Amino acid sequence: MSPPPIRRRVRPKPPRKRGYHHRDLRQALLTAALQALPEVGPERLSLRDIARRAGVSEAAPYHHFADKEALVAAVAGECAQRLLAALEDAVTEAGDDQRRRFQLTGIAYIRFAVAHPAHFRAMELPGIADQMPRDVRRRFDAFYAEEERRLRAAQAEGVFAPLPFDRMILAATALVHGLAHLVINGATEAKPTDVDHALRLARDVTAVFGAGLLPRSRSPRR
Amino acid sequence: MSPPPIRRRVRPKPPRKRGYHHRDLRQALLTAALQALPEVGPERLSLRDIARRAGVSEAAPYHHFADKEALVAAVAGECAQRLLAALEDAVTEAGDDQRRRFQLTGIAYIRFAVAHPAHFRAMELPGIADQMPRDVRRRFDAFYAEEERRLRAAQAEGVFAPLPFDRMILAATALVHGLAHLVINGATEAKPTDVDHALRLARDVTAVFGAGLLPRSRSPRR
DNA sequence: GGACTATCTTAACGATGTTAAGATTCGAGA
DNA sequence: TCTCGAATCTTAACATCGTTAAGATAGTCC
Repeated sequence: MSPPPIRRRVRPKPPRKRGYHHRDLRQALLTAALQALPEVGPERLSLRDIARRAGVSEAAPYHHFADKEALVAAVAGECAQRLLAALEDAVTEAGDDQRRRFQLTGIAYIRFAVAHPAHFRAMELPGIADQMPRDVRRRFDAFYAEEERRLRAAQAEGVFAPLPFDRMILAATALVHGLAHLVINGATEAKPTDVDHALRLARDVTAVFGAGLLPRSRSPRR
Repeated sequence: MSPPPIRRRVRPKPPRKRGYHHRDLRQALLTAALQALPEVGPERLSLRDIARRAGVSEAAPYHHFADKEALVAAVAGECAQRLLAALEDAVTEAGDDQRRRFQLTGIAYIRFAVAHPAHFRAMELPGIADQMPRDVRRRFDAFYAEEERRLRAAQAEGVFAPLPFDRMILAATALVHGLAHLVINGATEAKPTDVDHALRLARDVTAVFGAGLLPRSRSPRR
């Protein structure tokens, strides 16, 4: 695949800084990994490379993480926190118009994926989602629970059509998740890095979907 | 990650069959890879393992593929052909009711992903989509072109609401692609391997979406 | 200050992708 | 049919990776 590109017989071996003890290697490894993540991509993350970036020997990480997967899971946890923060920003900015709030959440999800594709895909590495930190999972669940509560109430008030709730949510989640993937993988007309174009697509697509959620007895818009 | 699980100092080294020349190693490697694919997962595919399965030395594949990525791309091409065949079966079975045809295509996509998750994910390996065989791409494009033609015609006849066509297609693609991912990754209530449950979800979700595509002036169903 | 323990390094193992060099076989031209 | 170049395959090696064992270093607690 890529291990020996061209260069051979080279050993940079950067000099060890700071004394024998690092005092906070765990955090240093995480930040090094988060720095490496967008450079090499989530599937090409290397334990040894991360250790080198942190200026430490290749076996040092094992005193802070059980194995590479545990480190990557911690990285993915940080990514999830950032995604969650983006979603929380979106809903607070959106306010109480539940239709607008619903759409802006989806757009924020797509925006995060396009702006930080490596961080986004890191959360989907095989066998990683289950190992994410508990508190991140809890905060995520709490966020979803709150939004779900608001959506149910809005539907009860006639803001959304009386479709089966779970299916509606699943459809919206799938729509947004799928568009994020399509854009990132270059399967759309938009360049994978063109955030503005991606946001335009996100707005249009969520609008198409949202139109189907309007109650039948009302006018199509507003 | 996983390279040295427990077993150490073992070298099975299965005996070489057939003479020095294999006469059709390229195909043998492809079938070996396609057999290994569901067993180990697309990201854990190993060139050496594939060579071993084909009963050949570890360097032999390089006489038929430029590198591992080229082999994997060929495998992904075969996966794409199978997916295309599933979609073609779906549309021929669906007949000319364009609404039904549209939904059944999406369901077939999800069914393929859930029934063959490894094959499905193989097509999304980083940097693989661009290297797929030309003829597979052409056949895929032809399929999409034909379906798009029919959909446009149906929309002109009032079968679908007068939404912006490209956005509607993109939304549908994203919806189906996203649901496939959610189910495969275990992000839904369904077990990732429960094909029947997944199909139920697919039917419901595409129905929710399809309801939004109905023209406003008609009755909600039919 | 001395022992204990956490932390870090060095060195090694097996695995992987890849390449160079040599062995074997095929096939076309004499 | 013989021969010889090219295609095909093997062996051996290299660099890199994840991981572990054993030893060095440095904080901490009595």
